Amino acid sequence: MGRAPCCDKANVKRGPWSREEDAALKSYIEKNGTGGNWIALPQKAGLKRCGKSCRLRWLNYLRPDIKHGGFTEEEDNIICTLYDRLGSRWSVIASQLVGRTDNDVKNYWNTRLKKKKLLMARANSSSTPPPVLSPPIKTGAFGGAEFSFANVKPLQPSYGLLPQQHPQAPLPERSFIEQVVSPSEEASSSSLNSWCSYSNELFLSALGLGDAGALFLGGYGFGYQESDPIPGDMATLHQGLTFSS
DNA sequence: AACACTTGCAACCGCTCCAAT
DNA sequence: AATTGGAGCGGTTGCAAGTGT
Repeated sequence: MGRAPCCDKANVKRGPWSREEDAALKSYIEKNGTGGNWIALPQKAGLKRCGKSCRLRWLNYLRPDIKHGGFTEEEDNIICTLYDRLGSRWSVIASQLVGRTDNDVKNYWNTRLKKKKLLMARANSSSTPPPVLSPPIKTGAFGGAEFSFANVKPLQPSYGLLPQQHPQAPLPERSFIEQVVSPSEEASSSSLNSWCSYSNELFLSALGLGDAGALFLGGYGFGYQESDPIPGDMATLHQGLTFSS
């Protein structure tokens, strides 16, 4: 069964936004907020635009805290690292960069970083085997995705993202993990949804990117060196977290 | 100067998720 | 429990600007 379009395409303006439209949308939202309803917003703001289009324009361009262009070397590193870990979860990656949008990060990756990474890989290939250009995790909020923590490596601390790790942090109880994904249901869509309901925060945390990560992985996600072996018990932990489509 | 090609980015499309009914 | 519709996301496209010939 098809879905109704989000707006009457015949009667809405499309294509590039004019300055007037930008000003109208910005002033309306700054004065009234979005009201949690993008669909009704264009009419209220006096715009002949689809609500979806307004949302995109605001989130990716008009918001006052947005940075445009000028990615730093550190941001490059963060994006590359997170892409290796997460695949094309642009919104999650962007959430780790102040003032960057998912669209911005995605464009930057596709137009520049991907090439940069390929060139670096080629330059290194004379001495070492070429690294695989990211093993992209299939996208779609893990619906139908294959994901295994066994493939997740801890971040290098040098990227400045990570809080201090307690070196002797204990592993969490397995039962805690099973509250998230029980072995009996790890492949079911409901468990995927359960996992997803923990949202990006827990996902990142589990990768060592937040305070909850210390709780979730007992701190093993923090302060790791790439050369450090993964503790034996982590393999057990990984098994409890593997799910597939 | 004129044209062809490439690049970067804004915007759109189509899908999934999820809350409300 | 099933349906509906809005929000959010990643993939893709279109086009203006830049660069090369």
